[in-house]
Parts: sequence; C-alpha cells; structure tokens
Amino acid sequence: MSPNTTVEGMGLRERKKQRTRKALIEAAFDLFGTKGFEATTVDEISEAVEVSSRTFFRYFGSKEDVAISIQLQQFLEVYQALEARPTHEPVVTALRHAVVDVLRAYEEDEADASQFACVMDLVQHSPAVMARSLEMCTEQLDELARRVAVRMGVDPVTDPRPKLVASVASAALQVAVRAWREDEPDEKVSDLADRAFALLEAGINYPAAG
Amino acid sequence: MSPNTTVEGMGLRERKKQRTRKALIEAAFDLFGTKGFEATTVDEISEAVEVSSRTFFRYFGSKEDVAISIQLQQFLEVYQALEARPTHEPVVTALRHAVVDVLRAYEEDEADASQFACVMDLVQHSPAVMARSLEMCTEQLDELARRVAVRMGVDPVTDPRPKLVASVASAALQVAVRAWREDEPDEKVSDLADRAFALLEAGINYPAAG
DNA sequence: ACGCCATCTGTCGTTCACTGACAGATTTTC
DNA sequence: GAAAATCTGTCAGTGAACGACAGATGGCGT
Repeated sequence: MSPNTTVEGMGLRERKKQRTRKALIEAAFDLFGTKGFEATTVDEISEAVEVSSRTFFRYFGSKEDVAISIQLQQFLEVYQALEARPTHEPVVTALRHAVVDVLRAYEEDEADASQFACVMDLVQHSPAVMARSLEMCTEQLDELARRVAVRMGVDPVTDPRPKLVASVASAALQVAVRAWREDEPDEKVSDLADRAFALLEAGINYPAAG
Repeated sequence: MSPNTTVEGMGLRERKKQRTRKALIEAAFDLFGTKGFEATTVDEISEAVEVSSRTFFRYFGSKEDVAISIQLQQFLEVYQALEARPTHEPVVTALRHAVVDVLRAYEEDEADASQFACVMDLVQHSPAVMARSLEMCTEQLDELARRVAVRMGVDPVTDPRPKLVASVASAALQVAVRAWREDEPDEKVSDLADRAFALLEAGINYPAAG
C-alpha cells in the first residue's frame, strides 16, 4: 500500500540486481581498458564491485560475456529498428537502414561511442572475446532470420533464403566494422556499413579481371 | 651417411612429429566421439598417445584446435580448387564450384565423410568448438579475400568488395552446413552449398511480402 | 510487526585448461 | 663422434568455471 509502490515497475531486489550487473560491466570495462582483457581476472572485477567471484558467474556465463553485453544489446535494437521500417522495402534495404540507424544513434552519444569503440577493441585484440562475439552473432542469426522471414512472408524453416539473408547481412556488418577498425578509422562505421549493404543490394557476383 | 637419406623429403624428426600429430588427432576424435568434447580431458588424449599433456599443447594451441584441424585443411583445399577454376568465371560462381568440388571429394571417401560429420557434430554441440571454428573461419577470411581480389584484379586493401565477397561466401557455406545438420540430413552438403551459392549469384534483395 | 518462503550471495573445495622454467633425451650437423 | 639445435617430460603455478552448502535478504501474507 501507500508509498511502498516503486516509481518504476520492479521490486527492490530486482533493482539491486540491475545495479550489480551494471556495476560489474562498468568495473570490467575499466579494467579491460587499462590492463587488457586477459590480464584482468574475474577476481579483480568482483573485488572492484565488492562481490564474490562466484556471484560474477551468476550474472555472466563467462568473462567474455560481460565484454560483449553491449553487442547483444545492439542486436535487440536492430530488431526494433527493423520493425519500424516500411513494409514495402526489400529485405536487404530494410536491414541496411535498420543497422545504419542503430549505429548512428551510438555515434551521436559520446559515452556510447567510446564504449562501442572499446568493445570493438576488445573483440579485435582478444581472441577469446572475438570467438565469443562470433558465437553470439550466430546465436542471434536465428532470431534475425525469423524476422526476415516474416518480412518476406515465407516459412523460415522451409525456405533457405531468410537464413541466407540474415547471415549475409551479419557478414557485411562484420566486414564494415573490421574495415573501420583496421583500415578506415576516420570514417564513421555507419557510413561503412551503409556502403557495404549498398554493395549487397547491387549484387556481388563480380566479373573476373579484364 | 649413405642410407640415411629419407625416401620422402623430410628427416626422421619431422616424420616422428607428423606421426605424433596424427595420433593425437585420432585419439582425440575417438574420445570426443564416445565421451563428448567437454567430458574428454587433454590428459586422456595425451595418455592415449603416451605423451605428456604438455606435449599436446606444443602441437595444438588449445583443445578446440585439434577438433577443427580438418576444417582448416578444407580451407586450404578450397584455395587450391579456386585456382583451378577458369579465370573467366565471375567470383561467386568460381567460389561456388571450388567449394562444391571440395565437399564432393569428402563425400566420396567413406572415412573422410564420417570424420567430416563428426567434426560438424562437435561444432554444433560444443559451444567452445563452435566459437573456435568461427574464429578460425574469420582468420581465413583474409587469405580468401586476397585470392578473390587477385581474381577480380583489384587491390584488396583499397577495394572493399573482395572482403565482402569472401565473408558472404563463408556465410553462405555456414548456412548450408547448418541446414544440413539441422533440417536436411538426407541431402548432401555439397548440394545444399550449391543451392546457397546459386541464390547468392541471383541476388538476395528480395521484395517484401505481397 | 512478525515470520515464512523464495531467492540471492559468500565460502569452500575441486576440476581442468593452459603456461613458464628447467633438465634430460634425441636428432641433426659438422 | 662432439657440438648445436630441437623435442619432450616433470614440476609448479595461475586462473576460469562449477557444485554444494549455509547464511543473508527481500517479498508477502497475516
């Protein structure tokens, strides 16, 4: 009754969990940023938040999982953005805009942008994070394919095309991110992704040299 | 001196190493097949070959690496097959035939086929192997992109298209393999891959439902 | 306000992947 | 055959991850 009703919709316990989770992520990124991923131990992260390392593993399945938590979040945002696209757009075009919109949103916020860059650094320089990131992406491919199938109005188990589109789109995004980190740090990722998807739209069975 | 010259081109030490390596792979697959990947310890693999576990790690960087050694070999074979394709073929078409040819070769040999199926089982059911496999594939993407660039007669660092083609082709192959394992076990992987690449050739920016 | 129950957390102990250092064995080379 | 290079085993250690148990804490009915 009365003032006990929380302003938001969740109990005290749930809020505490969210705080712990957020604190673990922040502490982890602090340490990853200064000492590097492999040099940082789970114990150090846990001590910084004053919880036991056992508790860390109740929030995250592995040390890698905390590093890619932002990437996972971005996938969910792409799903949202995809549903917001007009239904008459061809699938790759819709995916292109959805991805670019999400990336632009991150570029506009200073904090988001630097955290995003930090994650990409981890993915690029720590094999374990890279591996986990790739694994997570393929996990998400099912969901993405399902949504693409809905857009196409076809059955996602019978028709191989939605899975193919989802995988290819994910590959294009990875190429764009990698180009950004390695070759074109001055460009915006969103622009690189935009161009990569544009190439997909145009078809990629290029003729041989001549 | 005299009869010390080896029949083949390598010394005794080198042959011994090859034998140990092969024995480790075989012992590992035996154990993975019966006990599963995570239930098998490196000690068990090493004991089966009568070497120390320390030696195992001098041959393989990780327990996962021994599981995907065949996949790595297949990549090298695709490179070979790609060079054998006529130079007038468009890139995706050439990749399609190269991949399908390699897969068909594995399907024809009984032993190769079952070992291939075993590896795919490991990749599908053991997250750690899956992650390492994906990581290895992205490592190989550089080399594949380089070869695609040569075929296109363009510069692989300036032009983003070769990287895109390589990534997309790899994605298509992964989709085909996955479809084989999960939905169409009765089909041949080579046929599924063939169809996936055919879709790529035709373009994938499908219209929305209507 | 009180207590019951579900859930969360810490502690302890264990397994196992992986690595550096050193010493001994073996192959190669001269 | 001796010296140099390479391979291997042993030892010791780190750190990730998990199972089990006990204590703490928030949720909830009365």
